[in-house]
Amino acid sequence: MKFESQPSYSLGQRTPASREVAAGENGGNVTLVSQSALGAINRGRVLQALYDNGPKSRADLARLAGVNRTTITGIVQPMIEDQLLVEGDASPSDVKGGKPARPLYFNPDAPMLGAVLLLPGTIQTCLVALTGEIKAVAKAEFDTHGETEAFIAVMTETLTATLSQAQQAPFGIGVASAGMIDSDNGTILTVNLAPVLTGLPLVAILQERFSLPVVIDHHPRALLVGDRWFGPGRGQQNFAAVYTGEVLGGAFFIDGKVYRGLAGSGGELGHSVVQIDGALCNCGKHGCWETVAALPWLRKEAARLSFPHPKSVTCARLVKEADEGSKAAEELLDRYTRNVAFGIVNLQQTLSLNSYVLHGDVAGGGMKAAELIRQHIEQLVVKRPGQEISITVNGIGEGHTALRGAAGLVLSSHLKLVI
Amino acid sequence: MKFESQPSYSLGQRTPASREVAAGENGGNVTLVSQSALGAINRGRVLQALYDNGPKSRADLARLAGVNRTTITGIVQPMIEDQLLVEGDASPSDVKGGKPARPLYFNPDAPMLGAVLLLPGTIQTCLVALTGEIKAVAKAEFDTHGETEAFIAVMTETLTATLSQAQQAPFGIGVASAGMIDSDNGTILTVNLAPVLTGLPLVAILQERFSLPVVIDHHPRALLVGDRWFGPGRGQQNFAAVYTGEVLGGAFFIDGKVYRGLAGSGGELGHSVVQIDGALCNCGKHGCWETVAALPWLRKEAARLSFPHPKSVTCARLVKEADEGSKAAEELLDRYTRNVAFGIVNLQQTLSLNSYVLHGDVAGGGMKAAELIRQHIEQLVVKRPGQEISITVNGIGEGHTALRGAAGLVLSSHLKLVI
DNA sequence: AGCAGTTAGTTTGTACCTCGCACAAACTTA
DNA sequence: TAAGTTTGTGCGAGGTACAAACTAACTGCT
Repeated sequence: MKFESQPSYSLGQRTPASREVAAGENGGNVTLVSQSALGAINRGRVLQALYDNGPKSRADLARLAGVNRTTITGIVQPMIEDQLLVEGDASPSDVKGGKPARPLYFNPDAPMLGAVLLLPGTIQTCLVALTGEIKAVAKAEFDTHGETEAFIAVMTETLTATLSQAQQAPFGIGVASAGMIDSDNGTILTVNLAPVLTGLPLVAILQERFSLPVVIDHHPRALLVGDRWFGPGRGQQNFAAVYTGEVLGGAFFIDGKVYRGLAGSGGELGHSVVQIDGALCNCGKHGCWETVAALPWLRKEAARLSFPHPKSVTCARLVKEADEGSKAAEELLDRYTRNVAFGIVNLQQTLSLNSYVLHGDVAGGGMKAAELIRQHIEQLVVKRPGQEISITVNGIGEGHTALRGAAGLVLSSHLKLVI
Repeated sequence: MKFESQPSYSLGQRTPASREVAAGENGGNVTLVSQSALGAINRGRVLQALYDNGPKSRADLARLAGVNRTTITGIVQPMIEDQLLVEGDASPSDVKGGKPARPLYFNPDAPMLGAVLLLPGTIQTCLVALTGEIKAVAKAEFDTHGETEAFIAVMTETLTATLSQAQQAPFGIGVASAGMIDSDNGTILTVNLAPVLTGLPLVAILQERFSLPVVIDHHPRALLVGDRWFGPGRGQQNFAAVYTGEVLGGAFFIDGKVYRGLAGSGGELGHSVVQIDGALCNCGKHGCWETVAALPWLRKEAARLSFPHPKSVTCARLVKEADEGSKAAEELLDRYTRNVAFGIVNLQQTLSLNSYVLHGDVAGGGMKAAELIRQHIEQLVVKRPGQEISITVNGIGEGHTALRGAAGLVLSSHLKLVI
């Protein structure tokens, strides 16, 4: 029998710029699941279930995962021997009768996670325990326009100071960085305001110096992962993290996985268009969400409305002044939160994640700002039956959230959540 | 050792409407991969690789999937015995020397796929071969406001007429339907203009009558799946299908999987906001993308600009008139495609899928419309290095694309692509 | 013609994983 | 004290992927 080359019902035509995938190049990313990978995957999933749900007995885990009890035993036993997990005291069973369950959880003395937050001009490092506790924080500054070698020296020194305080080698090092990051290759593409970092293969460098697994991702995605492991996103399978401030950004957790997009892009929400031919944006386009929902807009409006010290207006300040009875603050807050809502509305219409965690300036406004945003979204979104939209803030602790996120990056890659 | 209930670094607070997942309910969807499931998964992936890449030898498949040749043999041998696959003639090896490869591909006499396209008032059914060929098309009409029983009778009759022409039992039946669909539960939620379908558990009904696997999904998602299996999306891991017409819709293929969102929602792009406080939309909100990029807008503009027969203006007609030298048509076409571009720009900023397949009215404009849209997008999107955006049209054959999509739904579920 | 070299596909044995069954341990209830 | 219930653990069965070794088939050089 002879086959024709490739039966083609691709009736459409492609524009010239289209990628040539028809030749079957892209088919290369078909991957089968190997036997050994399966073990690693299931081990990771058990750990994640344990992490998401808190201390649980083997039997509970088996029920949760829908597998045999013996399977769980086989998975957790080596981990107990490795001192990663510990068996708790028999808890009085909630059901009547039966042998009491022995809950399992992470060993408080288990290795910690190294975390680095890299912003233009400053490095922050710390250790994060699996409980989310932050220890051994160190800070340093670097010359944003200096020599690469100098930066690496500062980074190494700071990180060494932090890591040396760990009882035992940490699981790995997670780096959250501002700017454009190629997380697949572990390099920093560009960071505005810090040209010294351009093109830096930071993962390779740190991996070599510390002989530990190193992962890097950009700031919003670190916030997302931090939420997933240590914050309001814990245990959730679908949610988004939204950052507002001088710029706007976002990151998505979709179907139990961090969405990274092609080459680590995606989530550049700030430059989605909410006002065709609207105000000019820093990016050179018009009507980006960033032109109406970031701090510059808020401060310009505050100036126009003759607020005192408009340059220092924040969401937190507006909430405070509104609570103190300022009508003007209340109105501006309402407009601000409405503008923020539009971006989330578009996200909701597109992906229907239903759950959003706010960071940055708007998170400073706390529950009140979140509730205002939620109400605006409710009014702006086309509602589906049974759909509830949840808005959460995670703004307390500021940099700590990002540091936990960096640590979470290590967890995510360590547990091989991706299949 | 005693564990605290659940260490909580969820510093944030939740708005009242938030779902209570913190209790660990949601953790229930942790699933381990069982050994037997692994076999099914890998079998599905091999078939998909074969499908996406055309006839391939065992050795090629092994290389493509990065597994041992023996593994491939073990997987395909039973399929050859089942007559699903056939071995082709030894093709002269492209490299010098060595035993010539025996390409494998789907048996032309393999079972076909049943497909149903359900629109208000009309049912269309057909058989789709694995090559994409369409056979045994049948059509029928039904009373949109009539009795449920009457509709079921028409549906059964039409489908029976089609299925009876198959040589052997098809793999399953796929249904593409207008309206809101709960694909998880296989029921039609609501269809505008066809109240008779409201709440109909169509999957259960058809499954019982025909004793075959039945899947249902809504129209845009069927187009997406049709593109993935039989159209320009073949072999791609990330792309979106965008439908324009009286309404706008979209569906996404993300990381090799159809994105379904929670309860099958997601992709309701038509009501994302591109013009804050813009024109009133049918949905009751303002400034939806639908208000500037759907046919009603186009026709209103055509009327305003005194086009002849403005009610029958389509993208195809504009392209034709522009080609014939009409400046007015060219200008309106430019504005129309620019408006369409905005929605895709927002999608691109959000998910960075980089590849879009157009359906519906705008697809009628062919390459020219696609190229215009691509150019507008290029101008409106914040470009990342190395990023190329591809716009493809798949408008020829109209209903046939949707029917192939319905068939593709069966393939997708049959091959257990979801893990 | 003959032999080395190369590639495709198969056979055989091994390692790994999950599952079901049986059983001991530990606790409640009557 | 006896029966019932639940937890956690050995052990063998079944299924899957992999590595090594083998046969088959073709090319090219001598």
